[in-house]
Amino acid sequence: MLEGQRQGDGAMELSERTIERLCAYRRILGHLLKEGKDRVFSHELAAQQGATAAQVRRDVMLIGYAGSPAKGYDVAGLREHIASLLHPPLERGVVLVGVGHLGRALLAYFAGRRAPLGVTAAFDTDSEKRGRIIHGCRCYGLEELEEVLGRQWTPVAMIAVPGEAAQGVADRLTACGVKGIVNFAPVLLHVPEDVVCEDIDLSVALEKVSYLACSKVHYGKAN
Amino acid sequence: MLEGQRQGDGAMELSERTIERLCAYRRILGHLLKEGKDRVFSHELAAQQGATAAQVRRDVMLIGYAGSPAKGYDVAGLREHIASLLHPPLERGVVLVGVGHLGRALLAYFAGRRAPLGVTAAFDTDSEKRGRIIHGCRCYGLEELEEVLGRQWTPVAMIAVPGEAAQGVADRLTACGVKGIVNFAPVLLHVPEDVVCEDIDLSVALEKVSYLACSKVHYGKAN
DNA sequence: AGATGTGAAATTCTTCACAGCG
DNA sequence: CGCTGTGAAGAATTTCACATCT
Repeated sequence: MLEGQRQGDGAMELSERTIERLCAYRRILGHLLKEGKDRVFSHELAAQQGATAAQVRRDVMLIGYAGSPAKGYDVAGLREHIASLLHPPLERGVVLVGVGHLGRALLAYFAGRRAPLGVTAAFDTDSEKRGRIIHGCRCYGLEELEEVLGRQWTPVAMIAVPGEAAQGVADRLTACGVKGIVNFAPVLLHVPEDVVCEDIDLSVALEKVSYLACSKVHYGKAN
Repeated sequence: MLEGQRQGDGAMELSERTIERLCAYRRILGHLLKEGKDRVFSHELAAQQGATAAQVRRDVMLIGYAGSPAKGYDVAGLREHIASLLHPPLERGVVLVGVGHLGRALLAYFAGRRAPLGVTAAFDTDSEKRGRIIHGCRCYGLEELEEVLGRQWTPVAMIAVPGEAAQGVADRLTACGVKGIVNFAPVLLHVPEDVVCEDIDLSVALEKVSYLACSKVHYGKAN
């Protein structure tokens, strides 16, 4: 079979799990490229990602890419294929609401990232932060949210405000046309049907690990 | 049927998904308690957590707690039941490795938490941080890791160091007897069978939401 | 009537296993 | 041969549906 793209990509539905793995594959493929590796086998990718070889092959199959049985996958080609799938051309960046400790850490984390993951504006109620540039990102007062997003719309936002304020912020963001939210506040956000919301709950993550670590029985997960 | 604890709890295996939901229920029940609510129905908990009523009932059933058809669940009782399950008495706290932007945000986030989630010590290669107290947590040089953990063992650690350093840190932590790791570095950690590792990958989370937000077809998730 | 507790169905996700290619 | 591509089996998780209780 011909290596590279296959037909059939375009209108299939990838599960969230699959998308997460694809993001990880893409990053790993980037590392491999830097190391000068130009071919990779499914079991190698699997080892670096914490999945099985069969899982990797299925994921790759789902997005319509093909490797060669003899040489595995083309690193650059697969990376590019995944990238073009994950980053449709319409993306313009991300805004952040809440420039407390966590918000600043997020700004630092994503500072200097390329287009789709770059933070283009940050907002906070603390008027002292207005006008400052933190980790390369311009800060605005929260009251400027609608104006700035009207001028420079972005499809995705991160919320790093206290729990009590999060729903209000989410409402204003979705009213501005934001379609995806990464929520770090420890509350469930109610958003319109057509908006995606991913909750990252640090307390829950820590408590879960704490429980699993202390419970004698845990079925080995990674490695 | 009698309300409250039922027999059969103790030696069943809860799925990770279930544990995450239980953590969330516990926090929500805490909020409800503060609001003076002393009874709650499964569909109310479900609405606040983003699950279905059936899911809530099954989770509660799995941990061996019982409500009453007429009045729902006892808020305080259920909260206490979940808490005693999630926090076995042997837990002693958490250590943090990596006191960069993200590490400091984590210290701030968990500052003032009760026993099992409190950060008892932080470590960093930057010798300038040694001896300082950041958000109430004492910082040590990374070379002191073994000594401090030997003196004051903790079962759980968070890793917030650059990707290149993460595996080395994980090795040292597991050698010290750490059994659970929350990893914020964007690499898969190889840990022994009996160690749990939860990866929180901010890039992946953001990319995923970005993709889902921009793809026209997304099956409604939350709400 | 409306809620819980729970077996059973349905759905989703992962692994197996093997044909086929280089 | 070992590896990919993939149908089919298997596991895990969620939802349905209804008996039961108050």
